[in-house]
Amino acid sequence: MLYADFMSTALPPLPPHDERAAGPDLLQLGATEDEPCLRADAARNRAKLLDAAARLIAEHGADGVTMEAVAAAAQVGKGTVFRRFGDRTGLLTALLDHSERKFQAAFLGGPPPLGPGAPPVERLHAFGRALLRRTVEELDLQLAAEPSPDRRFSVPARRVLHGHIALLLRQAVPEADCELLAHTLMAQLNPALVHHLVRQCQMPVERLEANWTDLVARVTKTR
Amino acid sequence: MLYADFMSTALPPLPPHDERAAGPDLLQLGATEDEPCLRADAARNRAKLLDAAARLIAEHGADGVTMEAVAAAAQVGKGTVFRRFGDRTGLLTALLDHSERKFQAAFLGGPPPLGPGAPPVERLHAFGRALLRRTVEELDLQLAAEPSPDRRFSVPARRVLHGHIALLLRQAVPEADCELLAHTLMAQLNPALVHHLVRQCQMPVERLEANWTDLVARVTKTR
DNA sequence: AAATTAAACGGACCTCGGTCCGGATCGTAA
DNA sequence: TTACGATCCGGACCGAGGTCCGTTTAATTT
Repeated sequence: MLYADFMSTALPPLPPHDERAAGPDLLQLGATEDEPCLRADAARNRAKLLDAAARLIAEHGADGVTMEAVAAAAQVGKGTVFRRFGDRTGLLTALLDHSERKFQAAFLGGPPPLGPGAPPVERLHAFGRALLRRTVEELDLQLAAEPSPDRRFSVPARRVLHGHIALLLRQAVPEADCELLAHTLMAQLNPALVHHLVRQCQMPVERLEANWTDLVARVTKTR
Repeated sequence: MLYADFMSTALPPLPPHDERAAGPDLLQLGATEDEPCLRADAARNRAKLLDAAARLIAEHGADGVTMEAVAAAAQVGKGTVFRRFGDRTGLLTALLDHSERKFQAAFLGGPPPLGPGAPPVERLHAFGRALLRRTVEELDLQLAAEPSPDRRFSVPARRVLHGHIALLLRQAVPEADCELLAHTLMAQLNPALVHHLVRQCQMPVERLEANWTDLVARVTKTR
């Protein structure tokens, strides 16, 4: 089987924005960088907007990224921002897209132990370490880009990660409810939690990694 | 040890609103129903506001609970609402307070297996079932009351639940990182996740309960 | 009872996310 | 090259959360 069924669960269809549309719902890994078929001006503005947003975030942090400010910085109307990215979350998500794709490529086709080739439990360990590190790296953006509660688990990127974990779990502990166990593991990497533990509680990342390792071990232990 | 150290971890102090102030940070279980020392008019308005909010929520769902609407329905100025509850989340949280206290009382001092007297693992099982059921019951409100990412894990109610799980875990698996494991278990009961699984994926609650049971078993198994 | 003061009140005001629609622009077909 | 339709643009507009501050009112002191 391939990754075609990650998205198969029936869900209330989201309104078709330009971003996150995802077409026939395979991976979002098709085009490496360019979007489907944007009109020239649209594409130009999109680039300008992403650029402006990145600049703003670098200067004033994630909170400084006002939709109006982004529009102004990109010398573009406010409506254009929303037309292109749907909402604030969409814009911020788009900013994360690059690293997202890189990460997906790494665990889908990269070298072991993250990529295929290593035994599933090994891959799980590597996956947690890698994703945890990435989350910490771009924590502010991740926090700011958090979708509203009722979309949070339906976002394509999230489903891909979840699906991947579930797949590995199925190989390691077929008798378990891997679908749900995957959610359990994902929760460990939740940006809000990481923020709380690392920033607010000053917990070293190593402890989170250790806990991931331990949890994977406990969960994949067949009884 | 008692529950006095659940709140002991150093955290950036939240601005002192009337609600969630929590004073010297024991449990929020002190006064059963009345607030510290509100002026007569303030107390009256508080009651009117909560009443109005509950009415609005019953009529128009959680989305219909506009701060302005609540103020109007309570025949009170908008500023009063914010003075009393800090922000929207505060108001919604206050609405949940009653069942929260009931639940706390149940696992802190109620009959086993939820309350003290049963072996820790038993109590964990009961805890999950009970909290899961409560979450499903008031799901809409729970979703609407979700705090912003950087407060989510610092909210008193949440810390109490987390602390309780951690305590039980410490009794069952002293060698584990119970602090973090408690977060893992809590994640299972996250309203957003429950919403996703039960509402959007139509998953029966029994499956969530089964998964909780299974997870507790896996996690508390000493190696 | 009058004075005093800390607390509460209320609503004008601000910001920001999100919508809308008349007008400008791009790609295409003739 | 021109004409046409689909797409896009832009900024006025709206609603809701949150702030501010002059005014009112409840408790306390004299």
